[in-house]
Amino acid sequence: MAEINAKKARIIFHLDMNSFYASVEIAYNPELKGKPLAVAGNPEERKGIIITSNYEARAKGVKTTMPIWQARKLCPDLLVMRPNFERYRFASREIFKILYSITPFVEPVSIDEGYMDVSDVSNDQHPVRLAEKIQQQIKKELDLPCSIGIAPNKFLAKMASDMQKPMGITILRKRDIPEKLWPLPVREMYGIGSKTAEKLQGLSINTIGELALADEYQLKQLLGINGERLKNRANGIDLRVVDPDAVNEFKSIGSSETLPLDTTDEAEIRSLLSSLAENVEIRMKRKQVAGGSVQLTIRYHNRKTITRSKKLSNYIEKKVDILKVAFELFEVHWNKEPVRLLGITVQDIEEKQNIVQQLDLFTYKKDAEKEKLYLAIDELTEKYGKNPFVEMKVEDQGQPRTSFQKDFLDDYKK
DNA sequence: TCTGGGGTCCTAGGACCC
DNA sequence: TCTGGGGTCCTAGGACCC
Repeated sequence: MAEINAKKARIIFHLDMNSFYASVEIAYNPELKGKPLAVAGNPEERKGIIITSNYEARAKGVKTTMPIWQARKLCPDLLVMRPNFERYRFASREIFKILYSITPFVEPVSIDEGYMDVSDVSNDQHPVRLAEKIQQQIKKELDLPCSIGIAPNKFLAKMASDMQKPMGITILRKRDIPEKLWPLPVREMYGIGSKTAEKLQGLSINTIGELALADEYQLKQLLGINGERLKNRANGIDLRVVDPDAVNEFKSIGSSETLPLDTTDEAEIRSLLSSLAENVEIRMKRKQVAGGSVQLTIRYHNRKTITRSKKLSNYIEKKVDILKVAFELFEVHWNKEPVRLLGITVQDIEEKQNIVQQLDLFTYKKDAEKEKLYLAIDELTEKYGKNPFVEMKVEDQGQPRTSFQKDFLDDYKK
């Protein structure tokens, strides 16, 4: 029996913390309130760039990624602090606790923003009242400002949360699109950066409205599949759902660092790679995951950046294994020029509990015996209804675990 | 005196298989 | 002697976002 599925319009919130790191610092130390403040890297090194700044600083022209010296030139009384990531992570957890107390349909996107699907929450409550309640609670309990966008889908909610800052609540309905969205320059659209904006300019597309009405074929020629998507978004079409599990579905874990000075010293390089590998190991362990490939990033003195990766036959999780692959990649691909930055990223992440690993049988046999071995395994699989070797866990490090496996392999060792 | 560090997704070419 | 078309996997690079 076919059911008529009358689709109710969704109500999506996008919550965006206002100048998050700076706001957290001010919440910790209210004496900073009203003064221009920036959070930045080490000013002694070239990593000394602005990570974020409050509205007082922005009013003077201070912007993210600007070097500190440049920011000070624009704003001589700028207070500059080093980041306290532990504080930001803590504040973030508290914020999301508040969101989860409203609905389980929360999708954290980054440390300071997330989506909520409140379609069912809002039955008995006007969405604006609900947004106000959330905003007030975060302000009252954590002394942190945020903006909330309310819309029928994620894209519009994201655009809406950007429209009024700080402490804004903005509704963007379908019918508001021509008036509120279309006049904006195309560069301000989520998903369009400087490169795409430049390309679009070639087609005389300068506003979101022009993108919404642009020729689909031309857009596809210019931007591939993304052209179609952007045009849809410009027309307010976005079917992506709020996915509460997305936050746990990590695909890669990486660590990178810019050196204090460019170097060609292999000992220094090796030592940095070692600490990067360790950092990755720690974070993988925290998340209880292993990875199937390793990527090395080298940024040279002239900022030219290359990546080289290797897919592995086994999942790895230990520092030594990560470092080994990364260093091999480095030795093969380094062109001997001075290095500015190194990075290690472990990709093809899987939760350890989901990993059942096939034994690396090739280590146990000579080529000539390959056929015989496979036949024997097939027989066993037939007999027991399952392959005795697919139960290996990643913790076993490719070593036989049961005496049954040991005996079997002993027979086939050379 | 320029430009960090954490990610995601997409594209494109080559190898390999059928 | 010549040679299609489709699919998957691997690798490298680029665009974008916070």
